Amino acid sequence: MKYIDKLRNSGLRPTKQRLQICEVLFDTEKTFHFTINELDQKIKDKIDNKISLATIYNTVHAFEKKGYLKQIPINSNQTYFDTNVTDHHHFYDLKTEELIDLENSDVGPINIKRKINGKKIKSVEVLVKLED
Amino acid sequence: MKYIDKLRNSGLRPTKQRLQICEVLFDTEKTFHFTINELDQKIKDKIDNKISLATIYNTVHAFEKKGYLKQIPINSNQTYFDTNVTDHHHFYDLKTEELIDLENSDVGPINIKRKINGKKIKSVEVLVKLED
DNA sequence: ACACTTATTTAGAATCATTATAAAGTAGTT
DNA sequence: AACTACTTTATAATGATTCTAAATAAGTGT
Repeated sequence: MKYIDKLRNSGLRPTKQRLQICEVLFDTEKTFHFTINELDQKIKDKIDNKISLATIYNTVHAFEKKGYLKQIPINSNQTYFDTNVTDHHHFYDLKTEELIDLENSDVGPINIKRKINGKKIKSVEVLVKLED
Repeated sequence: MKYIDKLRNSGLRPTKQRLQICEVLFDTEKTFHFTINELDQKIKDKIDNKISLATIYNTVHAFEKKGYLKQIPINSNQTYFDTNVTDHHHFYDLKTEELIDLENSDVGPINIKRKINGKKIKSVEVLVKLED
């Protein structure tokens, strides 16, 4: 199966539920953003059986930890995830609450001049808020 | 009184509680980051009477709407606010969960090349995640 | 295939930040 | 002082996320 390695790599046994979650997350042409509730809905739409929220949370968090998913830093009551794990940034439309990907090439190079002793930079993320 | 204008400007009547909140927020040399719970604690430390959480939320949100406070876009279970409302960015130490201000001069100019029709950029915020 | 150990799924409960409610109090106005 | 509109407050409601413990499934050795 296609996603067994991804699961094992994340420390998870490949179960029916997890493979179904993988299909919804990774079996798509384009990457996308989602909240847990949206993912739950997508899963319900795609397959007939429902998967419990606890399992969805568990699986998504394992993938996030392993870098197969990214959290998008944004203040919202729900956590947003991104299946696009390449370096990239976001527009956030304050009115519609919509998140839009910025390609890395849409943003000029970012130069962080300050260093913190003993720490290294893991990621640099830009959030561009849009208004009308 | 020092903060009456700020309050009126935010559409709030100057009450004892709100003036006390202002003192904790704005009567400091340095700007700082806080969650609502941390602010509640600071207020308890500084004054003897306690202010109800509802009032704190209400006041902080009015200030945020008016631009006297900023929300920091970060994924956390609690919302982080910043009394530094100038354009600036943040380091976030993943291990200690500490937020550190980056001066605007610490980050080179950021060039957003893409435009969205009918929308304008309200803010550009960079979050630099740090690891060991 | 069977028995055994360990991980997983699940529904439901628990937690915790935030928001809503509605009664009692306060500010601003006349 | 009287009146109206806004505030404060304790408490309840909400809603996302995490926890729990019992039932189920996966992996392993025989």
